Amino acid sequence: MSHTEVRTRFAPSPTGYMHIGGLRTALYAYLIAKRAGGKFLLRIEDTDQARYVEGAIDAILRSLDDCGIVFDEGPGKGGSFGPYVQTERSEIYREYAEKLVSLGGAYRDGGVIRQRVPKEGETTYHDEVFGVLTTPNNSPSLDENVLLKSDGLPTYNFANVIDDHLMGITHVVRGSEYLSSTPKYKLLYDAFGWEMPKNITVPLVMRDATHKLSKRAGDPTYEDLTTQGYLPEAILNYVALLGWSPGGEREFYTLPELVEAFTIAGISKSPALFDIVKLNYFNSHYIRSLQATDFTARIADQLPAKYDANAIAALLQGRLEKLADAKGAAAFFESVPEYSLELYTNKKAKTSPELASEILQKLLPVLSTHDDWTDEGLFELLGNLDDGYSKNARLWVLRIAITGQAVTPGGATAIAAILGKAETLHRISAAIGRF
RNA sequence: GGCCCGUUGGUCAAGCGGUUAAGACACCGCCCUUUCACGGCGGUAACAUGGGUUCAAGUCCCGUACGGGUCACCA
Repeated sequence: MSHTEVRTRFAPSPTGYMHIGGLRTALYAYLIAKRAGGKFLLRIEDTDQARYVEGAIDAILRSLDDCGIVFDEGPGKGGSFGPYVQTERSEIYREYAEKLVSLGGAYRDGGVIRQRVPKEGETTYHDEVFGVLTTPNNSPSLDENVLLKSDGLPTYNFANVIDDHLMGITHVVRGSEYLSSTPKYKLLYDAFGWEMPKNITVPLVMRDATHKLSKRAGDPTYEDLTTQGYLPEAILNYVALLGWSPGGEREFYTLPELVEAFTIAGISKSPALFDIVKLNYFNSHYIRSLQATDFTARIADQLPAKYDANAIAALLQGRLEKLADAKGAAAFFESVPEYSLELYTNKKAKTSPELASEILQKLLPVLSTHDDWTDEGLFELLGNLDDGYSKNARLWVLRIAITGQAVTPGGATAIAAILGKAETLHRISAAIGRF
């Protein structure tokens, strides 16, 4: 019986920001480790110097930290299996490449070392998601690839095997684009006489039926989403369910709850489309769950300074899909937008522009002598006037007059209360002047 | 093209030989209501396809179609 600790890793290349697919891979690896009480490590795969992007490592670290995906070992954190940045491990790869040559699993070819692949037979390995997979050794995808490049650095194909073994990785989580190269890794493990970690191959995240999510096609990265006002908790929750199902009907999970619920058996084999509309749903949920003061603080810089931010925020919290929408949703507080008089026409309230003009002219003096300038006080007043119009009509017309919009966060009286008496009367007068 | 993988409503998906084929998003309708939203109720909508195996197939097997991945001194 072995009592090996479960160890997983996230091994991104520092070539840009955190992609959604990458985030999901990191999340699953984290969940598998934590579910088993094991360790999650971060390893930077920067062996392609040409593709290295300045600042990319920081961006990855920031994103993981932002999500609460904490690694136990990795760059800047240390651990007993470092260094955790591949360019700092070049001597290790060179040593193992030499060893592999002597074992017969590789050979020199000019300035490089290539993997030796048997010409016949087939290679079989087991994947926790896809089952038993067999590939003929003469398949073109099992070429005798370069393991150690002429610049002295290893290729991914070699480095990932050496590092996963040396770092004691027990479960490798990676996207299905690696499905056809895994037999090559199996051959390397065999040549060294090492045991291959368990493979957990996760399906791709797609932008549509035929394309995977890609920055080039305009698909958002994790950072793009947070900039737009998606909350990390919402992104994480949504992404967790893209390609994995807990089996039941529950869909809201915090990170600790995901740790409890995650199972490899729930991972899907088929690709999943990234649906921003469903993400909006999750985000709305998490926005509503925020403490009122926290929510206000997050959107305060988007709100007009002259009104009560807490009051406006209270109207917005239940209706926002993403934080960045706050500015647009609250813009009418700043100034009434251009609008068509046709907005005054409402079937249910039985109003028209002509009627609206009458109502507003009668409302103005009534409101100017009213003192209880609160949502409740105003609602009470407008609901009980004896001016021959319906309550519904008065409220509809007032809303249009002071906001210029048919759709607003909150009702007419709530908005009037925030605007204050002077501004409300001013807006009504201005509205009357437009007829 | 070779090799590999996948295919349940528009989307995410449950299902593991016998179900009226869950649920969520979206959409539509109704209710609630000072508009919208929220909330409540309800509705439209799916097993790619052809053969097997079986008393019985979305579930197992084979073929076909479609889609994807991969075949770098990129990961």
